[in-house]
Amino acid sequence: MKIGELSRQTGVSRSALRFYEQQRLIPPARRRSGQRDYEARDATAVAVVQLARKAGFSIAEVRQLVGEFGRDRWRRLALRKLDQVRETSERLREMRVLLEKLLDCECPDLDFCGRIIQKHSARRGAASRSRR
Amino acid sequence: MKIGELSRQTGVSRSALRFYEQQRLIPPARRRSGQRDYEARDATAVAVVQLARKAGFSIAEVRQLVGEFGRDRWRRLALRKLDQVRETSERLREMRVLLEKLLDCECPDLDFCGRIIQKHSARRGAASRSRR
DNA sequence: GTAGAACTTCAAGTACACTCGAGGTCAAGG
DNA sequence: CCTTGACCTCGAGTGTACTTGAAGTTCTAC
Repeated sequence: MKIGELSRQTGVSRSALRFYEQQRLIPPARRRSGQRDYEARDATAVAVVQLARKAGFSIAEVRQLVGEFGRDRWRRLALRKLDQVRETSERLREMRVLLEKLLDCECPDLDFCGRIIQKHSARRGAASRSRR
Repeated sequence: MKIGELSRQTGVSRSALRFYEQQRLIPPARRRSGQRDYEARDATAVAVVQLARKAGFSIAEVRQLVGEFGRDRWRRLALRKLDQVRETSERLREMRVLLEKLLDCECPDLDFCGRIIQKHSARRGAASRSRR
């Protein structure tokens, strides 16, 4: 399978696939007279990268995640990521609640409506300070 | 309240606050002899922006969301965003499941483990193609 | 009234994640 | 054989979201 086919199968552009290889997010493809030659399993690797990217992992994070699989460092990393994913989920839930409230209410401006969310986020304001 | 105080209260840097104003994500602050003078309500506006950003909204999206509040266009936009938030939540859930499975299993390499997720994402693969 | 912190604008710089273009190679059909 | 389209590398370009720095002004405390 050549790069165009893998691109079609995964929905990842050719240039992005080359970029992922260069960044070591996916294993370097075998070459047949210079051209990349992929197998079905490579689509799996790309799918993992895609999922991680969509879940908000940076290139560097994905590299660590796929590059050090199974080892102790990996477990620690994965556990940390799991926490981050849970936290991002929580923030998304808040945003969903905010949007639903805003769609529901009849306030004339966001300043007033916004108090809904501030009251909410104030509860854990100082606690969640100094992230990132 | 001057910009430094608002920055402290919200956890958003001074330069980012100026940037947000310039990008019209927050209302332009009243000036007292050239310097920005904020009120408590402005912290609300910043909180809304922060939440939206953390939920994955781009600057342009936040601008639309806060700039056209209440109008018809706004409702349509907000409903679309709500869908996006739900979808992102779903992807995060998948990533969480993947991480939990990987942490649980004893596969020697990610290629094998990855089949778990590919089997999963294949179910809705072609359907969710051509997003973005 | 003067030091120094905090503020101002504006332009330029940075990090990330790709994307594009030039210039060239390879493979399949007519 | 030759065209056409997909591929190659490599360096430069793009968009996003800020950050930093220069050069100057204002506020606060002594």
